[in-house]
Amino acid sequence: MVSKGAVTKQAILREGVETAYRVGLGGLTIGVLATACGLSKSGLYAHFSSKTALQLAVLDRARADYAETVLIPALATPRGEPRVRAVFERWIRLGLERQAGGCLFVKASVELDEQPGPVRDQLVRDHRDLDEAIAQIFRTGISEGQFRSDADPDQFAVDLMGTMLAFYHYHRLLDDGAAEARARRSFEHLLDAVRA
Amino acid sequence: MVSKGAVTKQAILREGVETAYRVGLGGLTIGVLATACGLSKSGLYAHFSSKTALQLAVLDRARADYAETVLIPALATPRGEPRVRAVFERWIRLGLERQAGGCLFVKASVELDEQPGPVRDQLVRDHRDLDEAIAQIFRTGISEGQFRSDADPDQFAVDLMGTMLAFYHYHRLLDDGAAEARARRSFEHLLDAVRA
DNA sequence: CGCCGGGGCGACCGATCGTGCTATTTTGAA
DNA sequence: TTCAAAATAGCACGATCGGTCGCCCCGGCG
Repeated sequence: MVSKGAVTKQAILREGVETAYRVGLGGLTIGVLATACGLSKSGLYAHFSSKTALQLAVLDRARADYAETVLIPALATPRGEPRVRAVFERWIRLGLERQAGGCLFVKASVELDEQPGPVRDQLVRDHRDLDEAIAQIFRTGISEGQFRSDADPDQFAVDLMGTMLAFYHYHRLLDDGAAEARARRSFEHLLDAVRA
Repeated sequence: MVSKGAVTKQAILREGVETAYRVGLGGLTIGVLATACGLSKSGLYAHFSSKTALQLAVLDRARADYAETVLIPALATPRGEPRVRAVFERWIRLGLERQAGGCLFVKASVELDEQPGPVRDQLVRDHRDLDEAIAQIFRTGISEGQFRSDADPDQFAVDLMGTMLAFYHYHRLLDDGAAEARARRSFEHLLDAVRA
């Protein structure tokens, strides 16, 4: 049996992710989030022991969303290039649909990169995990013989991240309709350079 | 003769850029900035008609810093690849020294990409200008015959931006010592692909 | 029936926000 | 030296921030 409180908490987190996606984790305000959920300020606050805990919970939810939407389905595709492509495709789609998840991490990372604290620490961990996951997916492509054996998985992860960062940047800030096409070209270019 | 007010205003802007570089443009607080400048809140406020005006002024100062540190010196180097390299080198150095300027634009862009208003509008203009400037610098390399005539200057600008975004990301958030080396490899890779 | 506990509300706290208004000090030219 | 103008301080305002408190409402259990 799911308690009523847990249901409310999930609704708060869902709304929290979407709000933070617009105003950032720091801009996430308890009062605004509460009215957005149809709750009173104290009613919402009772679910979390502090604002920091709320931020961490929102971040955790966003991470779970990203894994569920991008990484896990990608791991169900064949190893090597198809899997790398699956990650890219789903990642791009996440950005196009202006959904949260990937976006929130970029936002929070830039927001907190100079502000120490538990939220930043968690962000660093999550980012390292994602980096390692991409490098690992790339490595399977090497062991399958699809990618050059002297290719650097970490370099590929950084380059892919750069492509995605640029995509989000041009798509969201500049509303550049060509952003997706350019990101695809960059991605193909990356693949061309590492194929065996 | 420079009036005293102008001197103070410049000091405020200098401090404002450095503060915004840490906490973002939205996190820039008049009270905190005032005490950081050794002024009273109203004393500082008198120099600007509103907080938005202050943010715009800070942004303008950052843009001037970036142009002075990166673009203008680069334009003094020979056209083509050396000029592109000069931009890259100075840009990287800006990030390594953790100075403001280029960094502030990334931060503000991500912060405000979903929050309409005059500050965001200015950011979009500045970003488009920078994009166009890079593409133009690249074009001189084409007309000099150093780069392939079928290379896409806009694509190069996006790719370079992606490389720099990834560099800032890994360097500042993850404090990754290899960030610079990876950025350099990405850059060389970009150049290899467009050279005639 | 009474009781009990989780879930939520409303009022409230001290601090700080951006922003005006009015003094007061400082400055630079006459 | 005098004096207007420029620069800055003091103060107060309404709003909002994160956070705390006591109270109420309602469902399940004895």
